[in-house]
Amino acid sequence: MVVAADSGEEGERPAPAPASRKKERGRSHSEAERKRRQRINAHLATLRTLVPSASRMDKAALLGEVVRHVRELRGKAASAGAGVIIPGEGDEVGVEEEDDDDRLRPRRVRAWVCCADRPGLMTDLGRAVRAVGNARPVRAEIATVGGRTRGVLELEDVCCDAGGDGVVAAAATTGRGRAVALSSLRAALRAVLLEREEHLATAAEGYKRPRFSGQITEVQ
Amino acid sequence: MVVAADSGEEGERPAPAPASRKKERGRSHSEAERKRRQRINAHLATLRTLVPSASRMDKAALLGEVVRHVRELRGKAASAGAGVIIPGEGDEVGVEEEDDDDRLRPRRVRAWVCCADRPGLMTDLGRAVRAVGNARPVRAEIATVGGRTRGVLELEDVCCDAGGDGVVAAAATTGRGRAVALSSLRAALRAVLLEREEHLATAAEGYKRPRFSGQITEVQ
DNA sequence: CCAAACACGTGAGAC
DNA sequence: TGTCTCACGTGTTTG
Repeated sequence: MVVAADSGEEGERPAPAPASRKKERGRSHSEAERKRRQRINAHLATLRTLVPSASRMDKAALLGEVVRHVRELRGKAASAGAGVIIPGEGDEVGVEEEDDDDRLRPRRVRAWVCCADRPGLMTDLGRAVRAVGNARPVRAEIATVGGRTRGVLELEDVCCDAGGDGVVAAAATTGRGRAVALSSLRAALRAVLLEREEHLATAAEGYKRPRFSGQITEVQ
Repeated sequence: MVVAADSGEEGERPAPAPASRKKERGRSHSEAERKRRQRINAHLATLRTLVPSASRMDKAALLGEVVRHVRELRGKAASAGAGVIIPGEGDEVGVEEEDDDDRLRPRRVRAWVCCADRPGLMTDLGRAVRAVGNARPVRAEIATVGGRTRGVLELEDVCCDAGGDGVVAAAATTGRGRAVALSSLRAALRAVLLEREEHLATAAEGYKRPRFSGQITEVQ
C-alpha cells in the first residue's frame, strides 16, 4: 500500500497539466522498469535452458552455474578451438601464451607452424621443441590436407610446480631461463620452415603446389 | 512513503516486544535482500570478465552476450567432440569406408590407429599407407596427448575420376585390385602397431605409461 | 513463525 | 529537459 502523497499543493508548476503530471511520470517509469526486468529475466530463462540441470535453481545459483559452465566450455573449446587446425595457404609460424583465464601456475605456451607438407616434418618439429629447454610438451597435433600441413603444440614449464606466482610469466616474457623461452622456440620453428627448400628438392613429392614467396608470416 | 497501518490495535499479539518488532524484522529483511543482490552481482561481474568485450555493458545486454557466447562455445565444443581425435587408452586400429552421404564417385576410406607414442610413428604410418596401392591420401591427422597417440588418415581411390559408378565400391569391398584394399591397409596398420615393442625397447622415452596387454582391438 | 526468493515501485545518477 | 540504468526497501509467496 502506497500513500497518494500528492494531495493538492502543486500550484507553482508551469506544466500544462497541473493535477496528475507526476502520476503519468511515475507510471511510465515503473512500466519501463518492468520492461527492463523482463528483458533480463528472459535472458536468464534462456540461460536456464542452455546450461544442463539448471532448472529449479536459485537465480544466483543459476548464474554461478553459468560461470562454471562457461569456464568449462572455454577450456574444452580452447583445446579444440585450436583443434580447428585447417592448414592455411600461407607459410607461417606463431608462438603465443595461452590466454590465461586465471593466474594459475603452470604456464602454457602454444606454438604452431603451417607450411607445405614434406616427409620428416614432424621429426623436425619434435627436434625443435626438444631444443627448447625447460619445456614439457603436453599436447601435440599435426594435420595435413592436400599437401599443406599445420602443426600445433602446447608446452608447459617443467620445473615449477610449487610456489612461483608471477615469476613464471615474467620469465616467459623475458625468456631468461627457467621457463619456456618464446623467442628461441619461435626461432627453432622458423628454422624448421626454412629447411623445406632442400627437402623439397630431394624428395620431389607428387603434389605440385603453387610455390610461395618464401615469406613467413609471424604472428604476435 | 509507506503508511504506518499499525496504529494501536495490537492486543492479541503474544510478542514480547509490542512496539518496534517490525522494524528489526524489516532491517534484517532488507539486509538479507542486499546480500542476495550482491551475490547475483558478483556472479555478473565474474561473467563480465569471462566473456570478451563485455565490459561497460548493460546488465541485460551482458546476459545476452553470455547466452550468445555459451551457444558459440557449445557449438565449438560439439564440433571438437565430433573431431574426436583424443587418443584412447587402448591400442586399436580401424578401417572403415566413409559413410557416404551421397553415392558420389571418389570412394573414401578412413583408417585410424591409436597406440602409445613413439618416435618415427608417423613415418611408419606413412610407409604403411604408401604400401597400399591405388590409394591417394587426402587428409592425414595425428594427435598425441600425454604419451598416447591417435592418427587418422583418409584415402581416396587414385585411378577413377571419370566414369565408374558402383565399380569402385565393389572393388573396395572385395579388395580386388584397382581400389583401396581395406584388408591390406588394416594389416599394414596392424603391423605398425606391432612394431612398437622394439622401438620402445630402443628409444626408452620419458613417459612411463602402464603397459598394455598387447591386445589390439580391431573395429569393424 | 521464520528464512529465502521474487517482483514491484521509487529515488539517484548518467548521459 | 527526458530517458535509461541501477540499487534500495518493501510486500508477497513458498517451504
